[in-house]
Amino acid sequence: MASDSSDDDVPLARTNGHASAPRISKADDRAMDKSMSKARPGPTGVSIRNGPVRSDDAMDMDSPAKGAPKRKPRSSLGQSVYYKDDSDSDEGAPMAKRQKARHQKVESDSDNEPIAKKKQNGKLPPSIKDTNLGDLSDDDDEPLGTKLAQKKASIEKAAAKEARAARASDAKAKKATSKKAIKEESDDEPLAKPKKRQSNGSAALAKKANGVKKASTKKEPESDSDAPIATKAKRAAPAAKGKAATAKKPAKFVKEESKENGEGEEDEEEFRWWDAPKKEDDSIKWTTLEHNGVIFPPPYERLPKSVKLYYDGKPVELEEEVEEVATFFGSMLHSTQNVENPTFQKNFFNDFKDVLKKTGGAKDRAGNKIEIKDFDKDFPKLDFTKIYEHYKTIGDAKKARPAAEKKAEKAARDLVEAPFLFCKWDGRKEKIGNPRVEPPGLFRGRGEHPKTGTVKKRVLPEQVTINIGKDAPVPAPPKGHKWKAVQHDNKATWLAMWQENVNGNYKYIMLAANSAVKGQADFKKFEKARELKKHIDRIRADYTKELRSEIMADRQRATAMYLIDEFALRAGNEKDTDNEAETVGCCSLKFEHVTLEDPDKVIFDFLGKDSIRFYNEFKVDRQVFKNLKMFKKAPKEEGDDIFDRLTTTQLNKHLSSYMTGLTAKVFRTYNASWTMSSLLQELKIDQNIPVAEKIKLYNDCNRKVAILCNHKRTVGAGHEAQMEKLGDRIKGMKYQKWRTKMMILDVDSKQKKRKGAEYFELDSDLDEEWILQHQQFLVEELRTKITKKFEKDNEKREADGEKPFPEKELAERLKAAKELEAKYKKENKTKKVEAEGKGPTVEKLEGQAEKLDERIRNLELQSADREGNKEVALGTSKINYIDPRLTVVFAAKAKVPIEKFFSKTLRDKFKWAIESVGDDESWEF
DNA sequence: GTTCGTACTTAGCATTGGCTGG
DNA sequence: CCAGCCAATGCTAAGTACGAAC
Repeated sequence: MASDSSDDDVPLARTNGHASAPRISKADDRAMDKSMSKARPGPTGVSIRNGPVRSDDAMDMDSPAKGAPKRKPRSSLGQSVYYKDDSDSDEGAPMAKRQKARHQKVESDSDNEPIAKKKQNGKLPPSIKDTNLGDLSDDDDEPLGTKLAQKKASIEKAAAKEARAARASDAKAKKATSKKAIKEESDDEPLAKPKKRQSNGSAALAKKANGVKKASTKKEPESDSDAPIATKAKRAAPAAKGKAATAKKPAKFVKEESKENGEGEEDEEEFRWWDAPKKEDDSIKWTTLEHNGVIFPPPYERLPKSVKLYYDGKPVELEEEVEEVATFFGSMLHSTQNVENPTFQKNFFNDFKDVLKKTGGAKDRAGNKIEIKDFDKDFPKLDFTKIYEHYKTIGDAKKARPAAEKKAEKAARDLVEAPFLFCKWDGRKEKIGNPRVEPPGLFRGRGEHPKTGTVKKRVLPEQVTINIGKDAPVPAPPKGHKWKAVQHDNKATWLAMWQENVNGNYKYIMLAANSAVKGQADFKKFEKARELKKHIDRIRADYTKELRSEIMADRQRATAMYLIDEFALRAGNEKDTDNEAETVGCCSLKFEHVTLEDPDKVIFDFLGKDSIRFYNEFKVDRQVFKNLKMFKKAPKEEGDDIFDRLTTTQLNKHLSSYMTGLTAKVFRTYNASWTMSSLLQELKIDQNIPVAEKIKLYNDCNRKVAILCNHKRTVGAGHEAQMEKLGDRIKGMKYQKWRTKMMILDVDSKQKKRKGAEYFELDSDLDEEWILQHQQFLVEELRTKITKKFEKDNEKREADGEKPFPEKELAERLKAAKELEAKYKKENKTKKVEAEGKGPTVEKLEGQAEKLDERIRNLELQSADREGNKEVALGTSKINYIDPRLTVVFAAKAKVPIEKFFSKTLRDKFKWAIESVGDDESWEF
């Protein structure tokens, strides 16, 4: 095989390992072909030098070498980060983020060990087989991916057709089909326009204002004296309730609580932006903006004197600040997942010691210094249990309080918080998403995050930047404090912002999902995805062609596009490998994440966003297979990028040449919505089936989309048990149904002929043994119920000063259980069931049986749904990927109320979709 | 081009609170 | 009517993306 030099002189997109050659000669290609054709039964010889990556064993190996960075470029000079733990907790230390994945060459790769493999959270994907997807497609034994892929193939074909059609009709400019404005125009409308973020608005201004350097953990020195406005004339209002600064507002939309229809209604007229003409310039987000700032968490309350942290068996005196840190740990002892994680402990302990030192150390009761040296979990030198118990106690007590008290407290709190929950945006009252500043605590990163356990510090007003209208009164910071800055950037949608100390990330206070800005953005997102429909065939044709490009970069790009399009992979931005969990997306896939099996099978196994495992086996296009093999060609090895000549920026730049605003992310939206659309269309809704079944069908579609997007959830600890319980309930009901039917015979034996013997047969999943057991269970259940009731009655009598029932009474009552037992015995023997109830008639019993039947069907549906959802989360795709208008249309077509699909909040969030589509069933994605 | 800084969307798990069925 | 359960909501971490600065 053409030996391509690993270190090419051509600049590479990324060079953190071995590079691929910039060009691919015909010979190279042929060589690849050849190697492929000698396909052997097993995995290809090519490239999988170290054995298939495949998870588990490989994964265990690295165990807890915690603390130590996974992989350091051991090469290069010190400049590299050096992850000295002690340094990082330190104020002055450089903030992590800085060294984004190293871009220097790691030469000498002699360097034995590959990147330590992730330990992962690893949820295994639901193989389509066990996910009860119903008939996803024809053949049943294909792996998940393949099936979906097949489905997709047909969907894609349809897509291409659509695209052509769309372009054609587009050409004709207006097809104006009576529809409401919004949907037709959308495509070439301003709203859907380039989404360029216009610099930072009043960039200069903004810049200056929150000159928070990501990197610098700096003390925040130069808090702006320069913040021009802060001094605002009218301090006036911050306290006032929502309507606050009524003063000079447009008042047009305001319309105070006046004539609202009926009670309970809000006091504002809603803004139906989807009916309004579109904004010319959507980079300006608002013209006036008023709000009251943010809610800070309550101050720390010291522990009672009797509650201490213990070290080496002795209680320890701590200054307030360390004590608080100790409580962070102490109050989460129940979360063994965190508390027992060595990285968590290490990070916590380091930070703890720092604060301890800073506050003058620990003392014993007599005031003598105690040096806290070891964390020592097995032999707990540092013992938090007293703290834990303390919080547990007060927590329980709080919970146990009378409902009225709790309610009163909540009401009081709500009153205090009310002013912060809404803002006035262009004169309209809008809900704020989460107006709270995040409370201090211990950082819990997902997956194997190197910083988990680090102390997340209390955020002071001095770190918070406020974004607000020029003419609006600036909210007063808490007494004795000031804001870090106040700015008036109307190209930003946030109201307040601060930088968090652990990773240097920005945190924003923004509007809620049901607000106009968010809604418009959401709308725009889906319109963008719909726009892609018009280009998808061309894009697919192009990348298919480019899969054979001689230019390595192009070929890689085409291959990546294939993966993103086909398997809904995320873009895969570069990450900072030392300070973040090691997760990847398409462009950052590494050698070990992709395993190839001749002739055309690709196995993906990697941790994606949130350290959720992506495991799938797909059959791919031959050329894609070949390319991947090439991208993995020696000398590449574990740890090396597959797409070493591709970055997300390059990819997106290319995509945007097809369509303004097209990025990798749009494909996920597009594919999810398009898939949902196709699946729903395939459902031939029989209007006669019960609503529950229609919902189930919808959920099945939803689930397929969720699987496509790899949206998972951990199966709850109790899942197995719950399923079993549900199963038993179903069986119990079936048994009862059978008994009811038998009673019919008891009333009228001629019914057997009339209805046929089959009607009276026992359900196939009930057998004698189970029945016996179930009968026993029922008897037992009755017994405990009676006993419980008895006890309760007695308690009551006692409370009322009466004397309790004698034991005899209990025995008397328990006779009922005995009788039940006897009854079952008799039934078992005679194979007959005596009709129960007063005046049993055939009709009545039939009715009962029918009722039971319906309940059984319902429960079975529920059970299947639940099992299918065991490890698939439907919510994420519903909230973020599936065009809500699809659901609205489906609901209308199937005549199912929209509430069955969208919760209250979702209905608020998707109000635009619900209202703009209305009951127009002809809307299409 | 790469890196940095920023802002906004997407994500799963924890907590809450309303409902159901015993 | 109440407990127990689950869906809905809350919380905040972790992605994507893109202009500006280097």
